[in-house]
Amino acid sequence: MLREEIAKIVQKSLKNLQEKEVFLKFPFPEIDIGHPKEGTHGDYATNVAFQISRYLKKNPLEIGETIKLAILKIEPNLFEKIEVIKPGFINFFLSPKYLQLRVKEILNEGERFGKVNIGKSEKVNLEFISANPTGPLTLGNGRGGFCGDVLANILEKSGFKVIREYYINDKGGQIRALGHSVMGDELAVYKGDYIEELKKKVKGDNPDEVGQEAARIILEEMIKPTLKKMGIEYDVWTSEKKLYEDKEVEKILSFLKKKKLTFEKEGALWFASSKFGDDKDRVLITADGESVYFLSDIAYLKNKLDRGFNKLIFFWGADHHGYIGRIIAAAEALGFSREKVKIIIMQLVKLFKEGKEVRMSKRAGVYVTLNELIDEVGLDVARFFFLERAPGSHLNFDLDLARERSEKNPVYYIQYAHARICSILRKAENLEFRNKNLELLKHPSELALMKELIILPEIVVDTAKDYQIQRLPQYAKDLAAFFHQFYRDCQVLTDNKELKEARLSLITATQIALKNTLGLMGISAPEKM
RNA sequence: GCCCCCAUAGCUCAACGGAUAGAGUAGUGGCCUUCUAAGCCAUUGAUGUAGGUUCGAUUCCUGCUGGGGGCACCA
Repeated sequence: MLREEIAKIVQKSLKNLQEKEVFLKFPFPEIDIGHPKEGTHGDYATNVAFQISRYLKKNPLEIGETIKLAILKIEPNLFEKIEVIKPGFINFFLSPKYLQLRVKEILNEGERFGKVNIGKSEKVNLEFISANPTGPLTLGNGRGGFCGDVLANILEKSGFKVIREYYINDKGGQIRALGHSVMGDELAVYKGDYIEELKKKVKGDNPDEVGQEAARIILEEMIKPTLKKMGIEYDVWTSEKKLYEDKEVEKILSFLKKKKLTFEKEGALWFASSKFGDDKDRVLITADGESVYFLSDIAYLKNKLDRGFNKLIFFWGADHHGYIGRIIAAAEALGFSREKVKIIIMQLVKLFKEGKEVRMSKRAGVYVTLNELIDEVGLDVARFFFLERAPGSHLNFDLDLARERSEKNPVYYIQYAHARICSILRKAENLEFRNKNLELLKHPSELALMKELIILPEIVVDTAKDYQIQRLPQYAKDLAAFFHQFYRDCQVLTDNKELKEARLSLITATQIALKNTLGLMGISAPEKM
């Protein structure tokens, strides 16, 4: 990747300068290569001169100039020029020749373009949604679902071996409550049309059994079809009930007891989670003899660890953040380092309808289901809408706006760029243009487009590292914008045969980048609009 | 009371501790006899408040204000 290459070049230049005793010895800082906001500040830039100025006791500007000369000795061709500016930034301007070379590479890579291998086939478990089978999936599940699915795509693109997993809480208090709701007795808590439907299908007088049968139907007939509609496929479904049936819960309990991590107090059995950084100890079995969720969660954790994952990632709603401490404590108690458990908290989704907030609650039977949403705005728009926001920011979903905007949504802006390219390529069907005359690509709009194309691998790496999925839709919009500007400035199908061939290569590379980016987001890349 | 998240343009959101804080949408004014106007160009408009850390803070730290979520032998 270019950014890392530049960092290495800078590092090497520093080493050379130290060896020649131009620079004193100092501890090497992490070389940070970024993209300046301002185009006149180059394509890449580094602040390394600031970082080392404290050791060298010299003006960063002066240091920058010295480094610049050292870099040019190592790498005279990659850059058109290198500038050292005002406070001490070193700005790199890529040479057209290099960019043209990269276009060729993109064409050769095709759908592999964007792939990197920082994962080195490490096994990662990504658990998301895992909504209780007590009702239809809601908008909040949509946020976690789409973000989880896309992060999985990104990790796969980064060379990780990813398992998408759904944990089914098909046992316990909420299932019994579902049973009561379907039976329609005074302990009913869930409401809604689907409960009325279930009343017709499931009969019985044991709330646990009724609840389990109802949960099975909800999972198979409501949740799974919605997931299919969402474009999400899971590799593994794990049932809580089965963890009990397979004695995994029993085993983990005796394991914890043997390790002396449990104790009895006031008739209940506790896990000493505070020994592993949790705020307080947690109950595993109540005084009534009932197992708590957390107990099977520990068994589930063990189940995952036994399957050889190096990293466990969870997508949870903000209402579960209080659960983080105990899960990490449990992982640690099982001998798994806490750094390998990553819990991503998605802030809650608020729904606005006709300017007013609609409080959503499965128990009150008030909500807009994901099904309805996707039917209304389409999968592409729904996905994009959820992916655009940072996980940490609250999401106000204005239903009227989403509906209204469906014709002017940013997702169309991106798809339109792709469709425009396809349209041009259809007209050039009989031409053999691949990788010809790329040296003719030097118009400012062509260069700008090429520079944007080549950063897709950087986007993938950054996102695989920090899980900030909104970077991807952002990139897609930027890339589309550079294409639309190119389209304005540069006629592809011109009378100049050589130039036409070069530009056809460029738009094919753009098509690849757009298609791969949309693919990562699970959004379609239409050939016509 | 304690803990977590958030506060940026009229609205919805971006911005590895960097340089002149970006988009979309809404407003205004332009551009289709030429590869798709679902597009392009111009223009109006913002970092809640008081400090601190440093060459540099929207970003990190502390207080305050205002929202959201969590603090069960619930899930």
